[in-house]
Order: sequence, then structure tokens, then C-alpha cells
Amino acid sequence: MMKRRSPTAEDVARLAGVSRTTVSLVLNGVPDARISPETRQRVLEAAARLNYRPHAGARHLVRGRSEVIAFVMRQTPDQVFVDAFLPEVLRGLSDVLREANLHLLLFPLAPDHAPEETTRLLQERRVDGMILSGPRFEDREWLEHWAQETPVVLLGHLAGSPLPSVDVDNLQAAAMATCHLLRLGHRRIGLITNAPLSYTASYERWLGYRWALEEAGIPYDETLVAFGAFTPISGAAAMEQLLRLPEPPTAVFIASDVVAFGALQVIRRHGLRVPQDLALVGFDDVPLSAYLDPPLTTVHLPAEDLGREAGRLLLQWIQEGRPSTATIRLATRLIIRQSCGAGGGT
Amino acid sequence: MMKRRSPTAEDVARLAGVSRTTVSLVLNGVPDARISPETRQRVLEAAARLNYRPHAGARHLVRGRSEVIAFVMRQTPDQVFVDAFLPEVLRGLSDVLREANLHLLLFPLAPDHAPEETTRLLQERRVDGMILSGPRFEDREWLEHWAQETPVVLLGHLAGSPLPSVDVDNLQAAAMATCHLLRLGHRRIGLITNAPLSYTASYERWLGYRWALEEAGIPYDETLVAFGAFTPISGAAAMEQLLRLPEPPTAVFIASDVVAFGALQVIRRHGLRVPQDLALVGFDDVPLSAYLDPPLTTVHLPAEDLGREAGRLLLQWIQEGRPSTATIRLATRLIIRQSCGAGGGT
DNA sequence: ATCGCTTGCTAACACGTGTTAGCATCACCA
DNA sequence: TGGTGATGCTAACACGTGTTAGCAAGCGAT
Repeated sequence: MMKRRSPTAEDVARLAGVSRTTVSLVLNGVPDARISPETRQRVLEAAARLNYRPHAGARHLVRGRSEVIAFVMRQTPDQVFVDAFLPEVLRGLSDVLREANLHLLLFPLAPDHAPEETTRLLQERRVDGMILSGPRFEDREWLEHWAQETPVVLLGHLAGSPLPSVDVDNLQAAAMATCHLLRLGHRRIGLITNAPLSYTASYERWLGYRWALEEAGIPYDETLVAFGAFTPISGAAAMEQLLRLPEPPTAVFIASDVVAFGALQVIRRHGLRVPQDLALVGFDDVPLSAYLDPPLTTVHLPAEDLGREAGRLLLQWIQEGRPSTATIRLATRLIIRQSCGAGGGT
Repeated sequence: MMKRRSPTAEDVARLAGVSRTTVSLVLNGVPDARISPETRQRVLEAAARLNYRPHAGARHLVRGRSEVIAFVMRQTPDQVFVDAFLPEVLRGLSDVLREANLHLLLFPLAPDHAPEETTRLLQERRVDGMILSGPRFEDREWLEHWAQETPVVLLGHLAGSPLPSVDVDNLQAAAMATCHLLRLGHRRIGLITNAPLSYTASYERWLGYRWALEEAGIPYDETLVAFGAFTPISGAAAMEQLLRLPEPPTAVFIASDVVAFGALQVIRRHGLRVPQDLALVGFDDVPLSAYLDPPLTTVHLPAEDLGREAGRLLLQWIQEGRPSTATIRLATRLIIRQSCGAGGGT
């Protein structure tokens, strides 16, 4: 099994009886190159016969483009949640990249923050751009610094950052969910957050909840708000807290499906029925929440679209220059199932 | 905002007052290079001051290694299932790669098979190796061809392929699950497959089920076997079929949690209780199956380990040459919750 | 003083490609 | 015949790095 090296443009040139320059001109389809039809044909045939492909490294070196972009993921405490959407986001993103002939480098950040690790990608010019998923406040500094040399798009929200970003319209979504419960006649509606309010998404959903209540003329009651933190266990604790109230809510908006799973267990343990005794609306539309008992009414998070839009934004920056601070807020849909009492069954 | 080019080794050399060769020798720590301590120090300082990193493309070109490996995913009909484990697999894999200073290129194959797309990665020498997840029979040809020039590791099983591969020991796992139900006193145990038997994993789990029954001296009853196909809906249909039997099973081993979700819905609709009326054991330990009602007893699929082992195998091939047909079969654990009747509650 | 050996460094080549400047050849027109 | 332009192709440089061969200086031994 001889270890033969792969064919180069030189080999193609030799086989076609022309110079390497001609090969390059033909294969790259240089517009104002004067090549006779016969020569062009000979080159194409030779290239096809040898199964020639230009060496990615050489191309990268001379063109200054690696044709690769990075998807950088912050590891959040909230791994289960992030995980549920990663595949969808990646699917949307890679669809866009495929069309542009770009490749996708996946770069999970170590939990112990290491900004240096990320900047290495950029300094080595290994990627032409990057999407940062789940940016943190402490990222702002180096992010701004590098964005002057390399395209960066944020997936998620970073307060006050001029970088282009894609995120869900959390406020609108939370308001929509709460309104749905109001419309069903509930007046005493609880909230279980998906995370501490220091997380932007959590804060915005809280705001949406408040806004909807206010709009309906219902005073904000602090005791009806319990704080979840990513996990089902936290949801269980939060729900316990709400059920212990002298006058418990008749409906709860839980700003995360995963947190809702824990809450649902507690509700069952208390012998309560959903939605008859307690109506629920979740958030995220995690792939399996349709198969809970009862199927969970929830806000669908358009993960695939998030990936796609982030890709589009990055592509635009790479190809046409930095866009003037584009911020895309994707709308959500309310998926009505049976946990809210408006659905088809029981 | 001047677009200044990033510093090169030449710049470092100039600043340190040495030749570019010396810079290279120092920074790469060439073992038998004779460099005086003072010079070494000057070079290191200059490099640090300029924040110098070697250009990935240039390195790739001259060294013949891109320091990137590809994770190629076949898009299966079974997307929900695959998605549930992708993040874990990637986490295990990238942990291994990080230690070896390799990067991860994610390459989802378009559903309409395009072997050419994959080989392009290799022909362009864009990656030093590749992990193919979910290999199909039709991949055998080009796979064997390319494996002579580039390291390839399979994640999943490909009948009769000499390539190193990592997979779960499905037979042992299914036997373990079935044995558990036998030990609980069940004699009439049904099976709902995760896919048609033409899928290796499905076939092996079926074999494990049969083996356990045989070992217990229970004749194989064809009518107790129903075929699921990836989705909850298929699980619902399969369960309907079993419940319509004149003498339905008292326990069912469902070879996929996701399929089990649908089955569980049907069981509820029939007014049956789990595990009292019907005991269940699932397969995969999908992240959220602990939060079903009742929590699902299931076989834990060590996704993170799968990724890690595949990475190790690939690394070994890249660094020490092709291993002599290593096939790693990872063991599984039975996670006993409450759907089988052996758990703590009810 | 000359040889040989070690130490510390550098010149020069190779990697495979994209691209610019320029060289022949030929046709056409004056 | 000599000039002008287009046509078809190629030589040569650049990209930034790793690496081999080799050069100069110093030093001890013969």
C-alpha cells in the first residue's frame, strides 16, 4: 500500500500539457482570462481524471481565507436546556453555510472561562468569522477588540453591545403566554422563572409576564413569583413554594419546559390535576414536551431559525462588510396543547 | 480603523534581533536545537509582546496536517433520537480533542446522500481524520477506499467492516433489560423495537430480548413483538397492537425511550396503570425520561463515553498508525426507576 | 599552529496555491 | 513592410511557516 501523495495542480498541468498558471485560471474560472476552448477542455479533463482538488491549506495561505467559521459555545450551568436546542441550531446554521461553501468548526468553551482559547482561533486565522452562543457580560471586552479584525455574531443577547446579534423576542413571547392564561379566565397567575433574573432571557420573560398582567389591570403580586434555575429540581422546589401559599395560583407560567418537568412532578405528588386544578404554560417547546402527561402548552423557540439567521448575518459581514449593528429578534409561536385547558382533550 | 495584518514570525525575528529560523526553533521547542538561554528569552519576549501566533494555513501547508478532524453525521430518519445524544457525544469527543490540540469540524451530510461531499473534505486535506456517525451499508465502498489515506473511525456498527469502530453492546443491554423484567416475575414480556430489524442496533436488541427469554426457558412468541420506527407515533401504534391481543403482555421492553413516550400515551388512554397493570423498560436514557410519569426505567446509553472513545481511537490512528481493527463495545447500565415496578415508589 | 569538535546561529529550500506582469504569436490595417 | 492590438499562454513572485544543510566562532588537544 504505497503512500502516494495527492495530486497537485502541477500534476494536472503536466497531464494537460500546459502551465500550472493555466490550470489555476481555468479551474477558478477567472473571468478575464483568455483561454482557448480546447485548452480549457484539456485542463478540465485532466483535473477530472486525477480527481484533483486544491489543497485547503495552500489556498488558505494565499487567499487569506480559511473558508471555515467557528461556532463557539459557552458552557452554561443550564446544560440540559442548551443541549436540547444545539442540534436544531446547528442544522439551521449548517444549511446556510453549505450554500456558501463554508465549513463549521465547533468550539465548546471550557467551563472555567478561558478567553485566550477563543482568541487563539482568531489569531491563528483558523476561522473567517465566529458565532458566539450565549455571550456573557465578561466577554464584552475581548469581543469588541476582536470584532475589529474578524466578523463576530452573537447568538443571544449582550446588553449594549454594538455587535450584530440574533435572539428570541422573550418579552413578547412571555406576554403572549401570560395573555393566553388570562384569556382562559385566570386571574391569579403564578410565574416560575427559568433562571435568576441576572440572566437577560430570564429578566425579559419576567418583564413580559408583568406587562401582560398590568395590561389586564391585575396588580403584580410578588408572592406569586418563584425562581427556577435551569433544572427540573429547581422547578420542583419553586412549585412547592407556590403550592404552599395560603391562596395558591390557579395557573402558572413556567419560563422553561425543563423546569416545568420538575414542577409537574410536584403537582402530581400533591394529587392535583392539570389543567383542571392548575393550568400550565411552558417555554421553549423542548422536543419531548409534546409527550408529557398532559402534553405541555408552551412557547415554541425557533431554534433552527436562530441558527439560520445567525449564519446569514455572519455571511453578510464576511461578504459585504460589517452591517450597521443589526439586531434580529425572532418571533415565537404559542403551541397550544392540553396543559392549559384550552386544548382538545380533557 | 486601519486594517493591519497580524504579526508574522518575521516580525518577531526583527524585534528580537535574530533570524526567522531561530524564532521557529525556539517557539516549536525543537529538541536538538542549540540556542543560548538569552536568545531564547529574547525570542519568547518578542513573541509575547507581539501576541504572535503562527498562521494555521501556513502550518497546515508545510506540515501536512490541518490539526482538524471531522465529525460526519448521516441524517437519519430518526432525527429526534440522534439529536438527543449529539450534544453529549460531542462533549466527550471535544474533551479528548482539546487535550491533543485538535479542532472539530462538524459536517452534517445532506439527506440525499452525497458521498462526493464527504470525500471533498479529505481530498482537500482539510481534515486529518474523520469520525463517521451512523454509517450505512452503502458507505462501505468509498469508506474503505479513503481509509487507506486518511484515518476513519466509525461511530455505530457497519457489518463486516475492518475499520475501527465504537458502539454500544446492544445485545447485552437488551438481555439485561429483559432479564430485569423476568426477575420481577413477568413471564409474558412483549417487545417494541426501536426500528425495523434491518437496522443493526434494532436487530441486536431483538436478539438480546430473545436470548434472555430462551435462557429463562420461555418460548419466543412472535405475536408479542411489535415494530416501532424511531418516533413516538410509531410507538403508539405498536402498543395499540399489543394491547389488542387476546392475552396482552404484563410487561414490555421498548427498545427506545422516544418510542416509549408514544406507547405510554396509549397505555394511559386505555386506562391502564404503569407499572401495576403493565411494566415498562425503555432504552437510551434520553435526558428527560427521568421526568415522565412514572419515571422510566431504562438502559443508559453512555453517549459521552461513545464520543470520547471514538476520539481516542482516531487519535491513536493519527499518532501511532492504523490500529489492527479495534472494535470497542461499550457496556450499559440499567437505570431502575419506577416504570418497571422495582423502583422506590407506588 | 593546525586539526577537530562543539556551540549558536542563519541561508535557503519546500509546501501548493492565487495572481500580476509580460512574452510570443498572429491578424489586421495603413 | 511596419505598426497596432488582440489572443493565448507562462514565468515569477507572494503567502507564512518548518526544516535541513552549513557557516563562523570558540576552544581544547595534538
